Amino acid sequence: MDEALRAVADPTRRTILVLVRDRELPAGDIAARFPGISRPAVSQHLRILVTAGLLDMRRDGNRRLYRMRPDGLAEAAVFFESMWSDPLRRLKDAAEREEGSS
Amino acid sequence: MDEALRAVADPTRRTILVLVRDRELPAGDIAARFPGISRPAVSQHLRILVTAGLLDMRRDGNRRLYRMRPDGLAEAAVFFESMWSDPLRRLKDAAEREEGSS
DNA sequence: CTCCTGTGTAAGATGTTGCTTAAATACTTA
DNA sequence: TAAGTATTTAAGCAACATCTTACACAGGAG
Repeated sequence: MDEALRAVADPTRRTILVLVRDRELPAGDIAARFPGISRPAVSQHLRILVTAGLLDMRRDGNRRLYRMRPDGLAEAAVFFESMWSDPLRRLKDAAEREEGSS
Repeated sequence: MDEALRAVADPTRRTILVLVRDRELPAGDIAARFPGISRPAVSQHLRILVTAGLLDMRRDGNRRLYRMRPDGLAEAAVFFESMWSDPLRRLKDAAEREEGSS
């Protein structure tokens, strides 16, 4: 989860995620969306996203196709879910505190 | 949103957020939970969290009391929400693409 | 095999982060 | 006012992140 949150903290990487959210794209097409930065830079972002479990990669001949991996993001989203202080959540946390202190 | 996500990417800061999720705590009490790092280091984390809009601070005599500000996290959570590719979401995005390309 | 296209890797410059220690500030108490 | 407590600010440093350019590798086409 730590890795996924760090990956998502970068705006370039968030844009990449949106790009491949519901379709596969080759690395070149992705890089073309970022005129400001070089191809290798985008390639590095892609590696970080794959390592963090946020992207799936598949080779297709010459090219490498990337697509979002929703499960990866879900793990990171768990943190946010856990922060809403609804009553149910408080009960669960209280129970965990009991366990921890015994 | 960018700032909030960057703030949350750090594990120490996430722990701080959990600590003050549903109660106020003085800076000293917070720092005491991190035996590994110095008080100034924790103070810096607190500043970052306040700047990112994730924490509220209030002075009480000598001390400074911190508490989570749920709205701040909600803004960051918007990104995660927007990534689940449900049909409604796709419709909305398609509409936005139409607008953008016209 | 050779050339071209698509892509990743290596090495290095530069900026940012997270920590430390030392000093400063703000408030409380005697 | 002087001393003590709670906390932040300042300065400096080591580690890390992000970018660049140059190079290497893999696969398809001639």
